[in-house]
Amino acid sequence: MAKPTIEDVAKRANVSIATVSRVINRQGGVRAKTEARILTAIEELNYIPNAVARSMVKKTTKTIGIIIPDVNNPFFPEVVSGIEQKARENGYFTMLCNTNESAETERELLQIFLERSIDGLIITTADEDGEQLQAAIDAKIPIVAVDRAVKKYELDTVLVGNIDGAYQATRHLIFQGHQKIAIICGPQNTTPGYERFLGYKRAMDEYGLPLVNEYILEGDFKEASGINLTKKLYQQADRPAAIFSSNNLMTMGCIKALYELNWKLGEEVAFIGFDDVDIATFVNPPLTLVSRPMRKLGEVAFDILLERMTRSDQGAKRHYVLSPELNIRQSCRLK
Amino acid sequence: MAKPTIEDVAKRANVSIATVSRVINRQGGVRAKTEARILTAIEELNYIPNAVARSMVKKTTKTIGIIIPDVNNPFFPEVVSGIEQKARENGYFTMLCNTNESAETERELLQIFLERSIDGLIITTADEDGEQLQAAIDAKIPIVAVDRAVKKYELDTVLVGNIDGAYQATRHLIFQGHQKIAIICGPQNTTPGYERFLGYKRAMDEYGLPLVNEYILEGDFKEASGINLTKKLYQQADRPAAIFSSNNLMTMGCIKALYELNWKLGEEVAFIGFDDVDIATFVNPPLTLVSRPMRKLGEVAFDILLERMTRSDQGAKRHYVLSPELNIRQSCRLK
DNA sequence: CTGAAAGCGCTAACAG
DNA sequence: CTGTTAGCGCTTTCAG
Repeated sequence: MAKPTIEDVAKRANVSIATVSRVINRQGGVRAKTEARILTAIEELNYIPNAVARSMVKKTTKTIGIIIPDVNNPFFPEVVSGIEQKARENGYFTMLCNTNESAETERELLQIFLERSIDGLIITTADEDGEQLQAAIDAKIPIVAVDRAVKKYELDTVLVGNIDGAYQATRHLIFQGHQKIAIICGPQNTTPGYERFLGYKRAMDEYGLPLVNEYILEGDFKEASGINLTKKLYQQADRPAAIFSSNNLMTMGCIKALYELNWKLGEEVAFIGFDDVDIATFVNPPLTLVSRPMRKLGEVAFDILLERMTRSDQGAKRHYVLSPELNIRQSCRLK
Repeated sequence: MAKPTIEDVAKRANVSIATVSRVINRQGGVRAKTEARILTAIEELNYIPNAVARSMVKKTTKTIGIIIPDVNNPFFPEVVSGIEQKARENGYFTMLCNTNESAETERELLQIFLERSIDGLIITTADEDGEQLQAAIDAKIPIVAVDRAVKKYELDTVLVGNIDGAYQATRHLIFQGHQKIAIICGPQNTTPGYERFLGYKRAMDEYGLPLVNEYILEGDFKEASGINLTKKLYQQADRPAAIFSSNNLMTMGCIKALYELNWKLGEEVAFIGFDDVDIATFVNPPLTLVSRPMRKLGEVAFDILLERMTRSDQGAKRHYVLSPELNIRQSCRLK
């Protein structure tokens, strides 16, 4: 038999579809006996309410879209876990999509989300200019930006203290006695990339250390650039004594390069990285890292989104900044 | 203004909604001039077709559900990438959900998927008995099982050669001269867990090596059990000379334990693991591993699903088995 | 080539 | 407490 509908149930239970609807939605006001009959019919028919039809009339899908720029970066799945848990708890379903850092893909995905009438969106955009968000803005759906801000539109935003984290990291290196500190930056047109550089700069300035051009390299937050830039650092006549890597993937690349170059970590060069990596405690010496509250980031993002979706007061957009934490191990002190 | 509908477009372009529908769906048979007028109206109104309404009448959502048991296991995101790419290419959208190895969560997720009328399902079930799949089976939606088979129902299935892979791994250890080979098994009530043990057993049998109870430990495919069981192995009076770990996460745990115990990898104990891990080339010596074609797994799964969704011939269910590959590095030969 | 109209399955008044 | 009915926005005959 074809998929049973609310009408099939109604017929079988000898009631109207309105009554069936009432029990499905637990609205009460149905005689116990009638309800029992309906429940039985539902059971027997294997009836499953059709959410598509429901959305059609309720104009809400209880679905939120999540857009991240890189699934292969373990940072994001962790953030997503935070979002998902909160969402599930609140009766929302999530649709997760990956743009691979392409603003164009982002635009397409947004289109699909909009067609499917998501109730809200949590996004780490591939392009902070925000041009590609146009359609979503026009559609007036609630949006929360996570980890990266958006310039063109005023959005609710939840970030981590990039400047602060990078500042602490750099200062830690300085406290260990290093002066020739190199930084492998992220893209300077992204908030995390730029702010982490700013934190580095602030610490260097504060302790009267010069900013050396050769020690300031810009990568793209991917593993390959970590490898390449580390090699570049190694080739310099006057090698840095310490390296600060701006994110997890570049840290991976950096460490791989160190191995390959036989540039001895903890002996010839000190290291500190932004973001946790799996290998932190495997390499020798273990890596000192700036770690971010990833799940928390997702949870906060959903909370804000939920408020926007349910409350209509629509006050001013909010900007949250969570604090990172310095996780000290042994890679910063040279023996 | 509220979200514009097809009717708004029709009015603005001075045509009927039927005609608008025709151009939205590129069905042709519309005068060029009329079409142009409609396109303009769509543009001006920022009209986005409502997929919910469409699904309502077409009875298809162009959405497939994906259920995996553990997002934190890098194996699955990789498989999912394979699925997603193929899906997107074919105009399908994917909804990804994680059960955390809970059959109960799986049942709930299935219910949600069914309510939302997914067109098909790709699943790595949390419980191979398959009881919890009932509703999906009843709903008669196409299902493809990946990585784990389902006992209760006859399903299209795509697996990797677990037995073969484990056999090769164990044999490799034997070829390196090891005899006291321990195995950290996965749950024996799962296909991958059981079959990998079978491969181990086959190799041991074939080369006349005894199966020692103390060397055969059962874990749960998670990191913690890798740690615990490795410690258990270490505590034995007669320690094994080599360890075969049945999956990536347990490999991580195993290596961590080795470090902690100061049980020297590559000197006092050899190691081989099933599945790739990030740290493979970071530890010293680098790890020899059995690696699986993860993306391919996802691609094949989608191909099969697509056929089931589009063709109605519905022949017998198919079982695919992809081949794993032995990735030899240096962790199996003791110095 | 274009329009009118009948639903798709469900919710939400409104009546009884 | 329960039933009737009017849509939700769109696709799809069927007529013109």
